[in-house]
Amino acid sequence: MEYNFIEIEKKWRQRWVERKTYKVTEDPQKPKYYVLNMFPYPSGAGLHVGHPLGYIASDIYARYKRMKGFNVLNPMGYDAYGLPAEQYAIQTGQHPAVTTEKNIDRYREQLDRIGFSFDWDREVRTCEPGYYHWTQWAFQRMFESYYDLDLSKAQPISKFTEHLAQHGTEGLHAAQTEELHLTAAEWNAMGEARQSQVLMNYRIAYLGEMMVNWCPELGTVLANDEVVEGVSVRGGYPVVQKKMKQWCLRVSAYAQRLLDGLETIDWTDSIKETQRNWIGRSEGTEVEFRVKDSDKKFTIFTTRADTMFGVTFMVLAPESELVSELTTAEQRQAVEAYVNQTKKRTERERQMATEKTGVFTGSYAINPFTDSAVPIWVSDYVLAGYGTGAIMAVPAHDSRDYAFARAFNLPIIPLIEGCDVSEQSFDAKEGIVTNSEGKNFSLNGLTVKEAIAATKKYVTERGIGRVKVNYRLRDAIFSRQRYWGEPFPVYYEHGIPRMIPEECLPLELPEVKKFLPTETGEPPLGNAERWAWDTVNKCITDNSKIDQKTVFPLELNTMPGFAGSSAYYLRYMDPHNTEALVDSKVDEYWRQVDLYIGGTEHATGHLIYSRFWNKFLHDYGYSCEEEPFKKLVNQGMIQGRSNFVYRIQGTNRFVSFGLKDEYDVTPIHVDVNIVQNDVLDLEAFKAWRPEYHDAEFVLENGKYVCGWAIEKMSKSMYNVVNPDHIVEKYGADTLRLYEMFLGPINMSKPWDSNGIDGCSRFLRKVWNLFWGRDGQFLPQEGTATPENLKSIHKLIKKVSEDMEVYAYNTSISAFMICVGELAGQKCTDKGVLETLVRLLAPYAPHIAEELWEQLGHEDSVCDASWPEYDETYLKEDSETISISFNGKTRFTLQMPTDISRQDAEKLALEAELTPKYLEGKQVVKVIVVPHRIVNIVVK
RNA sequence: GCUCGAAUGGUGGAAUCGGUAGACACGAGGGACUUAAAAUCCCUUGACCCGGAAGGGUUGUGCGGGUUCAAGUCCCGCUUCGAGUACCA
Repeated sequence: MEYNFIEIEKKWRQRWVERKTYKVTEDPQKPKYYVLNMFPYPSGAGLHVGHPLGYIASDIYARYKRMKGFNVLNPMGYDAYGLPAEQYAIQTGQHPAVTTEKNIDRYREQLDRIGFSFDWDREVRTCEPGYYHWTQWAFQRMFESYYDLDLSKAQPISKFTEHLAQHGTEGLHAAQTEELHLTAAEWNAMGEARQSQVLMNYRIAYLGEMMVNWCPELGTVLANDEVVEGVSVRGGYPVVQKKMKQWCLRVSAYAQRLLDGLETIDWTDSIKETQRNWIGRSEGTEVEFRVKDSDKKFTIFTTRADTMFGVTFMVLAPESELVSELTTAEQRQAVEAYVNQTKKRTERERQMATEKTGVFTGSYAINPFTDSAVPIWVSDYVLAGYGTGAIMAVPAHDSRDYAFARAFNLPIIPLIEGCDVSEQSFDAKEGIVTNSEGKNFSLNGLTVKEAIAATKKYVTERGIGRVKVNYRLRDAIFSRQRYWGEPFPVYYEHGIPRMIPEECLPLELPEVKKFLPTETGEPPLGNAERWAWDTVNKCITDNSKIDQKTVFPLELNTMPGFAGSSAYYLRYMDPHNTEALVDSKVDEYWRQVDLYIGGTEHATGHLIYSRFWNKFLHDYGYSCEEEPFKKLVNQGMIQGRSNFVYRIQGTNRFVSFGLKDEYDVTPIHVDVNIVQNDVLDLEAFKAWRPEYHDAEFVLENGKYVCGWAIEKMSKSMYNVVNPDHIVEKYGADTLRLYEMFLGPINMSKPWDSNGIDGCSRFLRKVWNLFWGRDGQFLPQEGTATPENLKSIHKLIKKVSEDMEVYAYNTSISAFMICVGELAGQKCTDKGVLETLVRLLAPYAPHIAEELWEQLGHEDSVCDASWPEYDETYLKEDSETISISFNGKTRFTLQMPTDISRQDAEKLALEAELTPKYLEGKQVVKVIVVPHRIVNIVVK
């Protein structure tokens, strides 16, 4: 009987569906295990061979855990909302709902062919009302909350307003956008609109006017993690800073908890480090400076409090509100010109600029340590969003200040003994402080560290400053001027935002004809007036406060992509619940994700947001765990191997790789599917595209050889390998094995189909252990030899150990060795072969199920138990130990295997060593190691 | 610039605690079976050297030092590549 993978895989795909093999329910009798993959957004390109890498790895682990007796949750779904899905729809001129649906179907079809153990009854799609109901619900909870700094957790905003009404801001410790001081009387005297504005300063989901990353091409604002090097991650379009009113999430309130939580979770050091850098905790000092000839004051933040005596000027960020306040009449024109010019520059231009620019405000600040006046400048090298948007400049010890001082010829005062600042600043936080003596305060002779501490103490005591911890982590901008996202469950009463009543959730996304974004930032939902009014009339009983004429009554923006992906792991636990995001009993059973697999690209996006989101839900007890993902494994990227042809400029002639230097050529990507071992299929190339129909070729050795490069796997590079083709040609089990065999799961590697034959051969060899050449079924009871048992127990040991560290590649090697040994031994023992099938089941489930059935089992191999190994089969009575001396001579010695190292050394010492090797020297030490080497130390 | 990671045959990669470097697979070469091809099976395969052969020797894990009886692995100093981040005061 031949190994017919097509029939076998088809049969088991059907059986699994019929038998609901992968359905999972809460079972208090069994320990739980939650395995999760980062869910995909269904792009139009379909799956390529890189996508299933993580799914296969987690599927193997999930199947293994199930065989170990765990109740395993292994769900899958789609991250269907957001920019990528919408961009694809726009490019293909279709409605995003249509393309998304189509793409999901395609993904599902492809996934089904690979044999995953997903429980599809738990599928979620972020764009379905039943799902985004709970995204909207969580947003509303955040709106109704503030972050209490005394309790270090979110609290209902009602508690906050009560306090305000009785005591004002006195004694309130809450995370806030800016510091406010109000008495109870002031608060109570405020109108509703003003009160609403004040509360925005504290709400966890709040409406704030701030500088945002505006991307005109995409027609939307973007969060910080969606912008890299001044351009959008998606599409690479320029991004400019613009002041806009946006919904934001007060992620910054959770900065310290996000940092502390990293200590409690099992993630790789590199991704934890990335998050630490992104959160960017920085301990420093805030110091207040007076403005000369004025009663104005402003505060700066510094980590180098020791350099107070080296301040020679101050700098304000152009966007800072202090700029207009501090600019003198004479300088106003110049400053305004500079500020306007800055506004026009893109973020990228600002970063690329090598020369420092700036302008003097005309005002001076008084250094509280020296009482001397220093000029206040404006420059775009100071960021408005960090610290206070103003700095004290110490050119001697900060390279940026140094460059600025040099550009504008400002003084430089060195403060560290022996440092040379004639060419560049001395930035290192080391050395002995000098030149730092004021009226009754001196830092001279102290180390930098001591000087910082002394200055902190001094400014605190004098009331001119305080110790301050700053975080780089900003609040997340939560509005997008886009169509394809969750609508905000918000309406407006005379400009005051109100939450749509909970019983009206979900607020469904309307169908609109014009869903394209606009460059001016007018949200597409503005076209859905009917929807807006219908919603208001249906849900708001008292709509008298809503302006019927001029104001659009609903929030027009939609939520960003990360909204839907922030709590999906909770929804998988209880996906059909209409009463709650997740039932608390169910949540307490599954608790958190035990093993999360996904790429590193989400380190500063999704993996921060969902930790934040979960912590918020945890504060109210909606999620029982503080951290959502206990262990995180990052799968590496599978890169593509692109091929090139070389067209001679201005012709339709193509020259082979080895001869291309003799011509003036342009390299052109060519579809890797019409290239074999870098040799181009000429006819297929001519048929590939009409413009190549009449192509001519300059060949070498009768062949056209293509060039190649390792690049990202993408449609535009024509290097995409579709898993469907691999499955058709070799079967899903071979694909699964080969993807794992390629290398360690966490490493990036190029896809190379060449090695796949090895895995395919291996499965055939497994099959041949069961079926002889003449069609005979070989397994029989009780024919195990000691060699058989040794081979199989060695395998159990290796595969079990590898499983816990996800070293699937070496396990597959071990399988190959074992199967080779069993074939050589002509093993027919049913028990041994059955064990082999059980071990293979997580890796190659289809063939394992088939063989399991043929061995006479009626249940699924998924429910078989994981085999345990027995040391006694692995032991040998004695082994030959070779002894070398002076690195040359050797002789051997028999030694028991279970002997201790010390005894082995003693035995070796006592052994009669042939004197001629020793040349009269005395043996002082013999070193024995497990691998049978003994070294002899002589005197 | 800063942070983290990596470097082993023609290729992907093994080597657990410092203990026979190159497992396993691909590719390549040779052979068997076959009219032939495919498929399958067997042998060789880091480099260099000695030998007719069996066999033996030297060298070898990016570079330079060090620790150790013993280093791919540990320590110090570099080089190159990759990833993240970047005017964060």
